[in-house]
Amino acid sequence: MYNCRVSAPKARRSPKPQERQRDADRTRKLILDAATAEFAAHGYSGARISAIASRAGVNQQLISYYFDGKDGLYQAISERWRQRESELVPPGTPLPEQVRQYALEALDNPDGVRLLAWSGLEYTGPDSDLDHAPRSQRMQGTVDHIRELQAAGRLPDEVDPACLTIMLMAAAMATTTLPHVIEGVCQVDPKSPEFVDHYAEQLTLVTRLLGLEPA
Amino acid sequence: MYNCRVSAPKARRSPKPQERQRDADRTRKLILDAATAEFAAHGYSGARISAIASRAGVNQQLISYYFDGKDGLYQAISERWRQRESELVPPGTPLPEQVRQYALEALDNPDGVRLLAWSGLEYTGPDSDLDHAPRSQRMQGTVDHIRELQAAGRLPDEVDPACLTIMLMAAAMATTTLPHVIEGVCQVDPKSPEFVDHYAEQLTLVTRLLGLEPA
DNA sequence: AACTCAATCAAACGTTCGTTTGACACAGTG
DNA sequence: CACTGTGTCAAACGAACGTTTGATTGAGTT
Repeated sequence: MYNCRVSAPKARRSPKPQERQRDADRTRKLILDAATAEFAAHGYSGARISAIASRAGVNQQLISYYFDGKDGLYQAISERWRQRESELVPPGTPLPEQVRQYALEALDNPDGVRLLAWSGLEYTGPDSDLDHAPRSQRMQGTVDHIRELQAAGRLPDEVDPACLTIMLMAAAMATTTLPHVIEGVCQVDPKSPEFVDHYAEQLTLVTRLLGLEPA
Repeated sequence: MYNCRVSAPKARRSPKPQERQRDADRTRKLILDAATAEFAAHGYSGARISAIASRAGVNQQLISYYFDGKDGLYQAISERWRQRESELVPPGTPLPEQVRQYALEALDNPDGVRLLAWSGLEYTGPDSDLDHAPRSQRMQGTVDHIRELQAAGRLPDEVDPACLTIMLMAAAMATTTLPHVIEGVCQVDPKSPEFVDHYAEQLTLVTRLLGLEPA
């Protein structure tokens, strides 16, 4: 899909990589980071590869050189993000805390949350060649967790654990997805650490209210 | 902002407007409808005015003629949508039902929900000249409603009614904002009437679980 | 019928955007 | 040192996009 040459580490005595004028891996990473920021900020259509090159401080052409164009670059950052995503929530965390952490991602990793949100709106159907399986599998853990709490009688049987998981996730992303609504209703800066923290706190509170914590 | 000439109705004996070859109001409406669909589908950056003209079946130039370009058109449909939005939920509806209706908007008015979602991600700050006041005011009604239930002891005092309102709204929009996640977790078509209905039902259930209904 | 203005369209235009080309320079290799 | 391949860049290119221009036609007015 994109240029995935791995630049075989031939250098016998590498002269402190940070001093090298030319370093494919470093350049690739600069581009990936810049692209993540740009795509997160403006979505796919709104992102400009000239802006990405600027942010990365490299020549615009290198994007085609390393990633085979805008589309390849987008898929590259998507893949990279999907890998990092897996390392987020340590399994076994109580659900209220889990949800809290997710809401706080708006502070720690705003780009990741925004990318997820953009991709939802840009999503056209399951025929996409993107691999959503890792995330699905990870979320399945949460669903199972809820099912256990349900089996333990802490939640009515009528509740669909999968739907509840979706609701919690959507609610946790609200500071990212609905800043304009928050601005209007709460009269605060939806991005401010104070509010995000407050909101995350409220979300855990509501989660507990639903009985979603270990007895 | 955009060309808002109102085409004074001079016609003394109007010859059945639907037969007229040239009708400014009809054309304007065709464009607005097409633009709503296009912007809802692809967001601002992704929308193409050529596509809008195609959908509307009119010459591309008429968009500049009537709305002073892409930006003017976008603001025009935003304003129109904001007006229609106010007529949605009849005041005094019990909260669980209110939330249910909102979730079902994904079926009745998918474009409106998507426009709201896009604008959230495209939102850059309160300096925007868009007028979000009507929605804020309407939602304030919901916040007050929750506050009353809280005063009646149906909800712990620690809960922030405004945050809870945001959570419910975000959750209600999930079938629109997180279709890819739903696809992966629930293994269903997130847009199918069956699922949207099921999800809306679940959302009312959870809302009731929180005690958010009249005693 | 002549006149006028609004509505519509086709074509051209200038920009922006992403990609391609071609040249150049650095760093290993023999 | 000459050679080679990779990394980098500047410039050009072509397509796509939004807008403007100028002409044409329908409809109401005198």
